[in-house]
Amino acid sequence: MRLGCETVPNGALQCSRAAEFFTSLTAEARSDFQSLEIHNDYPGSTILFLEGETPSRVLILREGQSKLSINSIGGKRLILGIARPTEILGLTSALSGNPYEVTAETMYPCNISSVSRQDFLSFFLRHPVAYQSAFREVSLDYSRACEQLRTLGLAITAQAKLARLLLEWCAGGHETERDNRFTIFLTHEEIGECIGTSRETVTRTLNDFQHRLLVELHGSTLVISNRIALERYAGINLTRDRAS
Amino acid sequence: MRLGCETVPNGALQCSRAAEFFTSLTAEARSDFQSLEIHNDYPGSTILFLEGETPSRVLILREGQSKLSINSIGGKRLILGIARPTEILGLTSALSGNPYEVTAETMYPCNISSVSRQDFLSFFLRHPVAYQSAFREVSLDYSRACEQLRTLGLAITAQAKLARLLLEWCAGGHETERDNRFTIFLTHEEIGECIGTSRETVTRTLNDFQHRLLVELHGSTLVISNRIALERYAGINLTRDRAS
DNA sequence: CGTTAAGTTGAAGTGAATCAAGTACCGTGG
DNA sequence: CCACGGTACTTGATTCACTTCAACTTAACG
Repeated sequence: MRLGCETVPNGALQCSRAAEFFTSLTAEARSDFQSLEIHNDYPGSTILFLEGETPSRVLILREGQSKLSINSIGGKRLILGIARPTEILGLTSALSGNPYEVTAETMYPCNISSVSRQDFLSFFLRHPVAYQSAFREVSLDYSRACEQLRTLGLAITAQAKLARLLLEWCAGGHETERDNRFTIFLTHEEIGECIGTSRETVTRTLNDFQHRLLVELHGSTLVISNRIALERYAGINLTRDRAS
Repeated sequence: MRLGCETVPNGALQCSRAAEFFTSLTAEARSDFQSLEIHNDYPGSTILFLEGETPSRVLILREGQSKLSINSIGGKRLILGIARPTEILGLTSALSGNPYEVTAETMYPCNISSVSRQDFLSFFLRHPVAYQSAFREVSLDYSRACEQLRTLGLAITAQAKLARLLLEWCAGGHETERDNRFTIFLTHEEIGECIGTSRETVTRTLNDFQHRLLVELHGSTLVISNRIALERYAGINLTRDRAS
């Protein structure tokens, strides 16, 4: 189900960001920023930075994808999202100077440009308007975090959590076609790490959904065949109206 | 354990915010802002706004406390935090125009000033520097959300979750004294809603901690008597080194 | 002093983690 | 082309922590 490590899937992608940092900057500010960037290629599965580290630079994902996660010492991991090209990694921390909240790791070979925190801060001094863009970025991160808190905190059953994730993923790829289909490019293990369940439970719940004719799986393409019912499962209507 | 509904506890408070929106504004901007405010008194247990609503104004908590939560249709609730005086409620939503992420409800009689979204936006046009403050506010919210995601997503057992919460609360009140004691002013039910467990489990786990001599409870004052051990429980070192 | 909300405690039920064993898939090299 | 090794996925059995339910005690407050 995972695609080859060398290819970057081009189907529906998990985390489309409505607003992007750079689009709202003036052309002048943008070229100013570009002069600060240093480009680099990273192989897959490279740790870009670890949660808790003091930020020394900010990264801009140019090509590839990066897994953003929170980790425990025991090896448990919670995936917050998958960063896509044009996304800025570590923006909040770089600006505030506080330790990184999350860990970033490349999933495929990535092209990434970096700007030292020093340069980044002085850029903001030259272009204070950029704070508006930064604000918008963090707002988005915050929204996503709240959404995930809903999944982890309110959706008690694994079914509800997975249903929510699938619907969220499906909604994410609506740019190309607002269809009920999208490509899963995470392993069951990683899916489990998104919603805080075990690998096996993901398998079982996904099968369960198929048997109930809520979804169909063709290779790594998932089709939501009964969105209403799936939403009923996802629906934060947990208490006791369990769909039979 | 809950204090009287008319009195606002003055002990260690849960959610101290390092930075505040207004302190970083110029005196001129601040008085400009004040001219936009409309003050109001609200009784306890008043819904200030609901998650999903379209923001029409921004609120500044002047006196009292407000519970910030995420709710499900089924009545399940996840408490994100308790807002204290000087905190701005709904800032992100008011600026972006997106629906409120959370629900805000007064816990005690509150004095709250409000600024219409219209006025708020024009204030930002007049004082674009305020975006820097807004950025800092959202960053803090984001950090808190990540912290809670750690608790909900990585700390599997109820013990770990509660231990984390207690340590967090204890750390919050370090301004007055960095002591190992603080006042609990939430009910067991509300504590459960902070960490996603049931009321009964909070009781049991708290008793368990006392029997293990990790904490002591005197009225509504909690003393952490064995911080190391408590941190071991909290410690995101879950896998299998369960402290015996 | 009586009413209501909060806390306590036990017993039963359950969803999901864990453990274990096996299968499918895929790229590699013989 | 097939054997090989590694990874991902599947499936069943067992276990356990927590929820739920229920009955009860305690505390708070007019």
